[in-house]
Amino acid sequence: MNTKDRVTIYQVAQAAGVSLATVSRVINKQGNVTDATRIKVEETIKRLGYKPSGLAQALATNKSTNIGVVIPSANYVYISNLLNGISEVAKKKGFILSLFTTSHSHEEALSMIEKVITSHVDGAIIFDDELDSEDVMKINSYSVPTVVVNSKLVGEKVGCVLFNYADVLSKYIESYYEKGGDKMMTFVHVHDGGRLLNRNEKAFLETHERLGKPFNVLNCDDSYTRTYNDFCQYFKNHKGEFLIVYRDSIAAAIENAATDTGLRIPEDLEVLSLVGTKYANIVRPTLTSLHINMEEVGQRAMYMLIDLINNELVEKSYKFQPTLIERNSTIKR
Amino acid sequence: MNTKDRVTIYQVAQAAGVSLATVSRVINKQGNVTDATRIKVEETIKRLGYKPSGLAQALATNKSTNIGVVIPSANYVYISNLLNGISEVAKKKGFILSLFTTSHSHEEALSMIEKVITSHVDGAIIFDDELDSEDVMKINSYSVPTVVVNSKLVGEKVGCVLFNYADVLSKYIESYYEKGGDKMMTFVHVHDGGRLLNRNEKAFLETHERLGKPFNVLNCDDSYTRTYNDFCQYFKNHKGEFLIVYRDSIAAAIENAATDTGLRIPEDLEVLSLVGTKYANIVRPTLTSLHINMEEVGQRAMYMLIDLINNELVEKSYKFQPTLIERNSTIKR
DNA sequence: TTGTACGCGTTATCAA
DNA sequence: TTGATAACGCGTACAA
Repeated sequence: MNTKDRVTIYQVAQAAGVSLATVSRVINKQGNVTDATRIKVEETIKRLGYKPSGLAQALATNKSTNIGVVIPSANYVYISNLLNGISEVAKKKGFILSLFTTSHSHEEALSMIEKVITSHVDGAIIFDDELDSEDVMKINSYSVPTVVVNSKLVGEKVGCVLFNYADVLSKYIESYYEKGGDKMMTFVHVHDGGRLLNRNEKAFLETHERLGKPFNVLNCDDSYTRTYNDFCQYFKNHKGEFLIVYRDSIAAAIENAATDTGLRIPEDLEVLSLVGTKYANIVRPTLTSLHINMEEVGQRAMYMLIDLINNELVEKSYKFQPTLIERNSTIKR
Repeated sequence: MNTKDRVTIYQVAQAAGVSLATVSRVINKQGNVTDATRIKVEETIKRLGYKPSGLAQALATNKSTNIGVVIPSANYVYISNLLNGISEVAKKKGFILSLFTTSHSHEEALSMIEKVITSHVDGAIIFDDELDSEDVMKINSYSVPTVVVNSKLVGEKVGCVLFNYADVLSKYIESYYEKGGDKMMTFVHVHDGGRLLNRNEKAFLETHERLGKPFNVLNCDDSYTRTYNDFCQYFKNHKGEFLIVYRDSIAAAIENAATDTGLRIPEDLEVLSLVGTKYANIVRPTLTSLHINMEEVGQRAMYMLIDLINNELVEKSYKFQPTLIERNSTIKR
């Protein structure tokens, strides 16, 4: 329908009085072209406003310069940070990102995998808790190089970037008790929080069982307002706890609920946010949190993917270490 | 290099003992195929794990089912909200998003436009302050249907989504003085804040000049920490102002600086955030802000683009009205 | 209902 | 240094 306008390489060739092969050479700067004809061709390209079709190029070269990115659509800051990191080095290296967003549904995530395959991308970065190893290997069986974020998985064309939250959390808990921490630790569980949360919860449970310390687990909603309201009720008859919370905005909801109920932080209540972002520093009291620079993670994943595409990736697994940033929501011990 | 693995339509045809045209018909569910052969073909497709190449399909049909999205790479919440809105309806309607992120550079933005053109997308959504009408029309001269966000521009294949911040701000300022607001209003200017900020600033200035009221303009950095530090200094000898600030996190920096310097909000200082997000409700005191649901904006833009692609868009311009949400950073009058 | 043959816009391999 | 010409993987009139 709207093909009429597109200038093709053939039309350029005709207008310049050369063959399309020559035009192709000029476009790809392959040399083997007289300066005279090169200039002539370049001039007509500019005159006709010719732009090569990436589609046709991709089909002919079997390289699309496209990278598929599979991420949850949730509006979390750390996800858009990750995306920006990926995007930054993709741009620098001449790749374009194709976005495949998923919601909380295994089925949908699978259909996204299918789309990634048909999309003919040169590689893929996957960060989605709905997908397990088997699903990822499926995309890999179509020989599209893949880097998985937050899932231990390596293979011929697969690399992964991991987070070491669980270890860091365990050590933190140990040192908390060693240094005389006396509040009851409570893990705030978010429904459908994903693998990262689950691993943290597991570490929390195991550490406490190992140390023989009492603990508690609470459930909360993945919504600021509901969590705020729930905890306003909760704090009417709870005090002296140490809450471990998944994300900043949930931690902030809890902090606000506590403050508005008259609790003092950190004296009456301590809060630790597991996945800290810049908002940990903005909310009041500022949040003690574990922190990983997700932009860096994105960059690393993209660099690894490029290496994987070029068959140059040696370390197929990279582990990011969160740093504990102590702020005002916990007591310095 | 890695073409060896890809199963093509031809191999399916051969394995199923039919022509590739028949396979094509089955894929595209065009009918005109016996149930028997259809089943046979579908079975071999599954057996061989065949996935059609989107590239080849796009080239043959001149439809890529790809939408180019040009947005700044800045990690602002409202941008990722916009992207999610776009993504949501894109997914629903069977389009894939190609991401073209820009930084603060006209040159780079232009090169992204070029990439969008060569990318052979079916349409584009552009939200980037670096690009002016001329630049956008360039993409349009390649007959790529385009929806521009935050820039008044319509044409044969161009629609736009606009924000009415300036009007709402003017009215707010007027009513502020009418109702006896007596603090000096100060506009906090962010360097390189973009068109939306500039339009707000212009409205601020014009309204004050029209009303003959004194006012002030401050400059600040687009960084939480620096803004926080700067205003900690500033508040040592400034009091009783009404600050109008572009984004939540800058407003939060100012609020925190004020609070930490001993100012009371809203008694000693009032703050209005122009582009409010969910964080307006999380920071303390909660921020009075103008609010537009950017996810809705993204959805609308995408719907408009689809209509544009199908030559069915009647209203080529749509204006979003921000709502004023009064919270605790201003005095209710 | 099925198959043949051509076109989509490139790149790449040969000859010339 | 150039120019035919065959791929690339698929859709689609047209013919059978």
